[in-house]
Amino acid sequence: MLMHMAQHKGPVTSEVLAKAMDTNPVVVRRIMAGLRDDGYVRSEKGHGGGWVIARDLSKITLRDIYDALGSPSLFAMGNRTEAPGCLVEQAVNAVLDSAFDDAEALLLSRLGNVSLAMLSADFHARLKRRSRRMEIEDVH
Amino acid sequence: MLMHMAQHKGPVTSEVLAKAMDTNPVVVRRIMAGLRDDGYVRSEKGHGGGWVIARDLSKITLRDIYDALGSPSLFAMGNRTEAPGCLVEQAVNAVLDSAFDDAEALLLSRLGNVSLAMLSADFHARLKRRSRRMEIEDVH
DNA sequence: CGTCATGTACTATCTGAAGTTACATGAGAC
DNA sequence: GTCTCATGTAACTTCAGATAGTACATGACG
Repeated sequence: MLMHMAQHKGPVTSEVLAKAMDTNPVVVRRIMAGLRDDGYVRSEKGHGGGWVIARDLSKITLRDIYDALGSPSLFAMGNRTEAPGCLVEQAVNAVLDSAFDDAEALLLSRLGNVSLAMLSADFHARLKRRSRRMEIEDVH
Repeated sequence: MLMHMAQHKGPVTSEVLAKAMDTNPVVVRRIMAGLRDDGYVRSEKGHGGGWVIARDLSKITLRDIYDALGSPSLFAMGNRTEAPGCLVEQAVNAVLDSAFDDAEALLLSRLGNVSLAMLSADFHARLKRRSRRMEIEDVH
């Protein structure tokens, strides 16, 4: 959604974003709430209102967004019991915790190294490629 | 469940395993089915039947078990669209795919390095620690 | 002051995992 | 042989969590 806003100039309404994401304006607002609270976007009410990016794209990483959205758990599975009395389960949990923690750390560090500015650059590169391809198809 | 079976000698019924895992025998059978198909356990019907480990514990890794269970997706989130027309989404997907793939590779390799024999050793170490603690508590 | 926008509580829908029931199949005891 | 005990599996049923949608309050601008 932030990338779509970056393309627009001026505020973008939840309505427009919802159309772009094929969902409901309320869903958009709910998601944006976290980003607003963390200062990445600003919302403006009334005529000509909508959502505006409030910080330089190079200063927003995917990790930032992940955190603003409440750092939801990344993995599809967790320990059966968090503090089991069963010693078997304790042994298993210890190994799994360590492996999952390391994987999570790697993933988050990767997200922290990607700014929206980079994504925007990649997007424009793709745009150029696509339009070139279009021209070639036109000739044929 | 395999660790619990390793403690027992002789076949263990789904009923007993279900009690230990606080679940239903049918759920146990469903899970064990994958392990049986991959040759990690054997099932025996009739009197005195149940589940038996069919391979040395040092030859079974957590990764093996993960695969036998059908390699369910590890992450709690995926791309909104797998092959989006939207170039913004393509750019985002490319970055996320790469990060998630690397995290998955790390995690699976960690699981591949842990055998049930190691877990069993850890379990027995914990058992020893616990019984020592019990004795001390007895004295006091 | 009417219209357009966000903010949010409340409700509804959807989906996948887990649990359950029911019954078929096969192995051993007697 | 047949009775009992075990697995094998196909339905079916819950249940919880995510997502979507409705309703209405609040605030800004023309």
